[in-house]
Amino acid sequence: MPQQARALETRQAILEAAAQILERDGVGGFTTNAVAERAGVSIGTLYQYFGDKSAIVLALARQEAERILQATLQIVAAEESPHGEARVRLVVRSVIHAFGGRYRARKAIAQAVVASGHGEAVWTPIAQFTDSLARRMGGPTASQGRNAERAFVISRAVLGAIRAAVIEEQPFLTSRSFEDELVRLVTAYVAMPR
Amino acid sequence: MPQQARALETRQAILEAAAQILERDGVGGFTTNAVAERAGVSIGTLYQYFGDKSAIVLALARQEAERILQATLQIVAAEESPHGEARVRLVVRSVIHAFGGRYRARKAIAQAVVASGHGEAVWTPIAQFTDSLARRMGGPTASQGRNAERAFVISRAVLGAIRAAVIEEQPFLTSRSFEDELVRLVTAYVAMPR
Amino acid sequence: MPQQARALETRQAILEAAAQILERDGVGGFTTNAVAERAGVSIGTLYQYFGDKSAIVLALARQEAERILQATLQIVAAEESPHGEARVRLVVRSVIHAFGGRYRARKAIAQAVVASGHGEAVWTPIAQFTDSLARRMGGPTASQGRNAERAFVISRAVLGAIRAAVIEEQPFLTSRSFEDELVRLVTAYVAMPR
Amino acid sequence: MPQQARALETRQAILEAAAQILERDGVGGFTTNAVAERAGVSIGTLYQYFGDKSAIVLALARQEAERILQATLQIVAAEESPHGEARVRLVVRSVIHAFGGRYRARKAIAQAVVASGHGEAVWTPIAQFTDSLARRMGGPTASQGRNAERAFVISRAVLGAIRAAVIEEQPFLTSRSFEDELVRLVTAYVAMPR
DNA sequence: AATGAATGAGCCTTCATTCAT
DNA sequence: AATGAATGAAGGCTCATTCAT
Repeated sequence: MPQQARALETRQAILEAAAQILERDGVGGFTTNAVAERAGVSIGTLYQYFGDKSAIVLALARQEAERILQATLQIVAAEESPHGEARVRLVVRSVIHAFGGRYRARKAIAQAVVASGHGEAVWTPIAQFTDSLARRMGGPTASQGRNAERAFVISRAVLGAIRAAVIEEQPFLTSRSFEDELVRLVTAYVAMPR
Repeated sequence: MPQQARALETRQAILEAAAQILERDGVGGFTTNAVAERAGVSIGTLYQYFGDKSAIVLALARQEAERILQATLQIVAAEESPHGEARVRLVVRSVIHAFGGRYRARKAIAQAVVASGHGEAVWTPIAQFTDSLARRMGGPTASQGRNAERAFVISRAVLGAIRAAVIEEQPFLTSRSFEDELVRLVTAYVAMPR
Repeated sequence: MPQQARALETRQAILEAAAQILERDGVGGFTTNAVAERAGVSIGTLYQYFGDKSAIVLALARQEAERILQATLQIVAAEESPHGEARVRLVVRSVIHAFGGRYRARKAIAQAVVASGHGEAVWTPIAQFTDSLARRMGGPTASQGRNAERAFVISRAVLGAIRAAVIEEQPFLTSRSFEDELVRLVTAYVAMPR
Repeated sequence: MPQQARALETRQAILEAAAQILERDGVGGFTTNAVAERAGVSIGTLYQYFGDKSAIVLALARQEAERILQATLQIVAAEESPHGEARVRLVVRSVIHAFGGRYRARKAIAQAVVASGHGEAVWTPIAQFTDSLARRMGGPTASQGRNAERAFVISRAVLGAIRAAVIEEQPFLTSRSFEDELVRLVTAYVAMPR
């Protein structure tokens, strides 16, 4: 048991080190040796926990995705969660803040996970969630045959805008007005007839 | 003059080779030697035309951006270009098709250009254009103080959705329904009061 | 006593695991960790029984040599053992079959024992035995001063042919005709005058 | 042309370095870096000439095999080459001397080539040659159906004895008496009826 | 006695870049 | 202008071995 705890700690230390390096040095500086050194473990230990380099990236990506998912799920699931526009606002805010800090790391993780060919494994749960979310918000057209496209468009549109703000380091990322506009985007789209 | 033409040809051959390799083998197979070989020039010659590897990527990215820009500009500028929803549709379609073919290459270029740290140089002109475009479509709220955010949100939302469809290799990328939904996204957002 | 028995069992389990891995995966897959795992003991325990990797190989080689030796000795020593050609045949057959099965392991052991520099320790007893054996079969020339060379030549010739058949994985290794020819080789050589 | 000559020189320097290291340090010291250093080229250059480590071993083995083959062929093919026992003696002597010097390297090459899985490619030409040789010496039984086994046995027997003498570093390796006995082995076997 | 997490030297290999021809 | 052999820093990864528990 305490052994298992120690092992999880080491694993987490490696992931944390990986995130820090990605944040500080980008994909270029992300080498297994650098990660091991920063994590304070030997390269051998690192490979005891992760089969190869891409496994680290994958784990990191899954963890990040999970965090954002959980944060959002909590809001959505909460009994006292509001409805309509207020609810949309909560979700949007949650996603924006889930991206708070470590922009470069997130960018790098996204890049690296795609480069390592494991992209799908990470997108899938996100896609599933956003799809179900979008479907639940479904306005008058929810019953049509185009649900897949609609869910895709609205979820990726919001994520895309936030992503771009992160990458372009827009100063308004955490501003009220940016949040407002994203909420408007969602509500306008969902409300639009036909 | 003929010398200059020959030089431009070589340069273009290198860029074309780079794009092909990116398309075929992804970032992993994108090495200077591979590019030189496919371009039918020696590695030495390649370095005569491009100072280093990232210069190739940058040139490629600029070229791609330019193509998309020009394609869209043509539509927007055309005298007989329609207005309202029809015009939005034309632009959306143009952007989607600008991404048509060589998805992997584009994905890879996007990745590589970010990795090589020259991302800004490429995004900036695109951003400027989309921003101005979005501003020009401005609906009832165009006169408010939030123009920057609004233009940003709608342009990145559309690009983000298309980008995601490309990266996730969604089968509906070139479908009519996807186009429809993007048009709806734009018109709904622009039309929404307040 | 029961402790000692347990220890011997563990030791044997490790050697057996080593042989199995050598047989299955060759020298390439022969790592201390793999041996420990297959033996069902921890790597630490393995090092309790064998000082280092080469000690395992050496022990394995000695064991194999001993087996072949014993098998042959039994035949030679047997009261009712035949004489002349029939006896040669028995010995040849015994040696061939001692090599029966686990060819890869044997090949690998031979390789590994040489690589680990302990080759001599294993060859010596075999050489001594074969020499004495060959000397005892000595034909008309046994009384000359060349006994060492003669014993060497005939024993190594037979072993060399069998070894080659094992290494080259000749299909006739266990065939009657191969046995016949080896017997002929020995009897012809021993019988030759001068 | 001079370029090609230079390239061949470099290639040869690498092979020579590889042989020297194998001779001096055995398989254990045989690393690509060590070979490159001793050859006086960079590791990159080494990889320009040999795809990977095993390619060096394979080339080395082929070269060695070729040398022994050629040396023996010359004797066999020579117009004035003697016949019968005298010819056998010439061949035996040639093989013994072909093994002269660099025993460890030869041993190591043999080991390494087997370990790298390219054994067959090297044995095949040797086997073909020895087989044809043996067949040509064929005595009264040459017309029987057992030619394959017979050729195999006599060629491997001789090679095996020499190999053992090399490996065991027997002092009589280059002695007249050892040669005599090998000749006797061949002639006795070939002459034996049935 | 047994465990197995941790270590780290060192291996093989890649690839951007240079420079003599 | 073009060539391409040569360079070598650096990366991913393995595995024999140790030692605290």
